[in-house]
Amino acid sequence: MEKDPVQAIATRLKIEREARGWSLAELAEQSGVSKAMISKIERCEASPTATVLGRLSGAFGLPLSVLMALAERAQEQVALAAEQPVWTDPETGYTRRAVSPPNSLLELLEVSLPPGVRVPYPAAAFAFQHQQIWVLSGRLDFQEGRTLHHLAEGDCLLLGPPADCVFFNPGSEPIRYVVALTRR
Amino acid sequence: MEKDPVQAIATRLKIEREARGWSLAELAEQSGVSKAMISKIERCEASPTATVLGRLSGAFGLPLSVLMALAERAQEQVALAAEQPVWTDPETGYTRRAVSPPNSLLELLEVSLPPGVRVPYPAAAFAFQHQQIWVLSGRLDFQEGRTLHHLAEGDCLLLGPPADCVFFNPGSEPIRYVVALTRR
DNA sequence: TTATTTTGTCCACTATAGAAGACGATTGAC
DNA sequence: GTCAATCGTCTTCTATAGTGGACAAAATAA
Repeated sequence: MEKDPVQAIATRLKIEREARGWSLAELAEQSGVSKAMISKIERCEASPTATVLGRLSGAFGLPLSVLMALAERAQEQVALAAEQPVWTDPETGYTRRAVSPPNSLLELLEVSLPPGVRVPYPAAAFAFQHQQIWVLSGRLDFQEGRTLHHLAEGDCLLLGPPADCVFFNPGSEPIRYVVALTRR
Repeated sequence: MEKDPVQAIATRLKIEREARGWSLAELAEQSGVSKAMISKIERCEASPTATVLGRLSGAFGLPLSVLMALAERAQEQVALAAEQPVWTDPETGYTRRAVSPPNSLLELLEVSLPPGVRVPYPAAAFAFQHQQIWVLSGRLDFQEGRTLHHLAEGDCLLLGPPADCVFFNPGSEPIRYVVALTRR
């Protein structure tokens, strides 16, 4: 709250720019701010004035207050367990919890899979750089393409190239496992 | 959205400071920003950097994004009827609606006064530069110090120096009138 | 390969943000 | 009335925000 917001603005600025696939030159043209200055801001070598912040947020089509709010969120270091978004499939009881703070480079998902439940994932859903599966408790049958992996408690699997996958809990108790991934 | 936020920030900054009863020197001490610079920012003669915005919002105990959001609100030109804050006295049924957009220099209040109701105002409540009362419908008896004004529909009264005042509706129907004022 | 475009950073320069203190105006105490 | 404290603005000076252009590295094209 009383910390210098330069760092948070820097990372947020870069995220917004790259999310749009813009180069420094493109954002410079859109915003009217020189690309040298944008480069400095993104590297925390300059503290932008309200005027340039207004121009940059305008180029993104965001109100300045929203851009600042996003910057503040990105700064959060701790994702409290109580605040982590949880999704539950009402049919199967499958639940997935997003553990990592928002906008992290590395994402951790904690999954609970009820007994007997079978969750298929098409190959198209895996647009990640890297992905691993680590079993916390119980036994997990994981089918990756044509290969079937039997994973026991503590086992960790590194996924290969994109393939149709299926998660299955063959036991009689819910199992818990972690999915760790880095996005493209 | 793509406008320079300097003006909006300036007025918001002054509002926050004066709401806390702080002088420039006090805010300077709280925030670590020189009072000369705060003065410039409030008069739109400088565009504050992210660093000083962070310090100032910190002094107010506000996240930067909230300060920006408040600044943007102050910039709104239209106060929609549905969004205007209305206050009703549960005892008498007296209602007062703040018509003007927030933080305007000139404020308009629309008042509805039920029949027979008498609303006194002590002289101390009038810390305004100028104030006028304009009757929209009905008849209003308005006592200003020792003078009693009988105001009919369409009449408009310019108030003199601060004095104890009383609003009274002598009729059998609710009356509506407008209070227009400029704050000190 | 070599040439060309595009990337982000660095350099030199100008504009201005920001600090510290002086100043006149106002207020209140006596 | 005088004096002192406090207000916001103005002045001077330094630090740095901001620009335009040069630059090397990487990607793309031929």
